[in-house]
Amino acid sequence: MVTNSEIAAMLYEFAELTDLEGDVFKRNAYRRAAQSIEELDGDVAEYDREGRLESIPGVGKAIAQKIAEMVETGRSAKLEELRSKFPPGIVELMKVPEIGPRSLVRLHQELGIKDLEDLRQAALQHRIRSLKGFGERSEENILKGIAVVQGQGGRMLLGDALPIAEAIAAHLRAGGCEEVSVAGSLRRRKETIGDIDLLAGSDEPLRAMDRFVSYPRVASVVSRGPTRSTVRLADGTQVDLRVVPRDSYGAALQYFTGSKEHNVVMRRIAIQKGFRLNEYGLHRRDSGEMVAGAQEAEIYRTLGLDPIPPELREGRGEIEAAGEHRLPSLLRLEDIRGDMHVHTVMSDGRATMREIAEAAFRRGYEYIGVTDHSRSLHIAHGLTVDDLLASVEEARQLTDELGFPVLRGAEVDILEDGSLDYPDEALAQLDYVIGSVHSRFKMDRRTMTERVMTALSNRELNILGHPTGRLIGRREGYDIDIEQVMDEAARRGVALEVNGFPDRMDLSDLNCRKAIERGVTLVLDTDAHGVEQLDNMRFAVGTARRGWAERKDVLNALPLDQLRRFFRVAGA
DNA sequence: GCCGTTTTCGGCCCGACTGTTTTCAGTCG
Repeated sequence: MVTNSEIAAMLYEFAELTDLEGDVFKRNAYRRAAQSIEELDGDVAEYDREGRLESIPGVGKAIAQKIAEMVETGRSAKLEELRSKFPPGIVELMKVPEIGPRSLVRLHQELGIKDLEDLRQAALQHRIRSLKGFGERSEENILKGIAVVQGQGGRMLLGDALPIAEAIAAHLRAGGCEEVSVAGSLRRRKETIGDIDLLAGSDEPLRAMDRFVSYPRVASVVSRGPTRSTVRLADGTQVDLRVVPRDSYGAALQYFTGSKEHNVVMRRIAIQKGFRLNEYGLHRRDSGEMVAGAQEAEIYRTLGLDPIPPELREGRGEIEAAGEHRLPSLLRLEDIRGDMHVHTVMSDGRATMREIAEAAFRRGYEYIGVTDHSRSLHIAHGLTVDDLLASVEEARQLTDELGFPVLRGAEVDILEDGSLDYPDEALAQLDYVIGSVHSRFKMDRRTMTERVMTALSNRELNILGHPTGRLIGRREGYDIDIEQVMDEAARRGVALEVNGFPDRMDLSDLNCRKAIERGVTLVLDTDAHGVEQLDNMRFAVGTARRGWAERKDVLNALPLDQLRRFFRVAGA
């Protein structure tokens, strides 16, 4: 069967190929349709069967026909025809920075370049400078671009990028910039980041730029102007700084936070209402008078919208919701009362139960849950039943001694047949149970779904840990019907985890939203293996916010007595 | 290719920076 993401991938390919053909509007249309399919609740095949394809935003007659063909045959004749116009290596060439569709087509047509190696040779042999509009610098930049693609290529994890961004922001503040903010996809808390965007409001832009390029880890300056500069750090990370006058700071923050899709809609609305929106402010179209600019929220309010939190700005219906005053009241980090998934030295963690409890107390949590691995996970020193039961007593004593509730749970392996890795009698001694899949990832979709559904039917199970098993950039999630799992979890009172470990982020933002719509309770965890990793809770919160989560959707935003009641009801 | 509180046809966001140009195209975000 063709999945939604496979269809979306084909539509994205349509977009890239039509871009090469020279039609940016068609490209945008394909991209928009692809994005809609990615975010769709339910199978595209279902929409096709029911003749509802054209009800999907961005899908009209032509794309609906192509989708129908993809659903039925798994392919698209038109796509294959487009592909045949370009060499297969064109895909990797499109990833080279500095080379866009126009240049690429010319390099292909005029120099016969068909892959990365051809391009490198052409640059080294100085054949590119013979083309009109290209020169010596173009060849240098192309060689640099090739190095970037081959060097790291991939995107950074939010968890790696945010600390770097915050360090540079601190460097700017220390140099006299008063207003500095992280912007771009980092501010939206996207799980992976292409580059780091920073914004400064300053009436001395040149001084801010000097300070920026003097940051010790800057390896090279890619471009530099009075309002925008780009640098590359020693590890290859690209960082952009935009500097605007302070009375434009809010408009610039709005603009520079994105997403591109969100901004396109914002500007369209501005036009409809007789304004022009750019990074310097919101202006009346007729008189040019600036009506908003210093504060980000003003921009939204002046356009008749409630201010939209950065995490929602993905062009996923947030602007319509803001116009109708039905934006969610998003969960905040302060709403989280405890972390439910933390490992101790008993399995593969680095901190003792006491150290974790004390750290949790210092953070202002009202309780903490410690969860070590179960006996089958030898590689992580899973606990025997005896060790587990002994630690239940340790948690009790610690609770009494500290006057701070330490809950004893476990992260129990969901075995191949869907059973849990401890007998029910042992599980019943715990405060709660997380079930996770840690083995046999390559099962087919039906078997894997059955396996997890069986685990959900165990009355001792309270939380499904990292429900899709993906590791960002390293491993796809296992093949599972996650929507069926969500429905069953909602029905059985099992919470689904939003694991904030930077390479997991599992559930993802889109899955959070789907889960909430299906009535699932989320639980936000760090999966910390050391006390410093308790800080990862902000990533789980960011992901849940991107999934439109409110406090009421989240288990560990509840006070302890209600949390315990959730566990009792689920097990009843 | 999509879409409609201006529109079923004619739009589709907007500005900074670079390189190769004597006025702008291409790329990026």
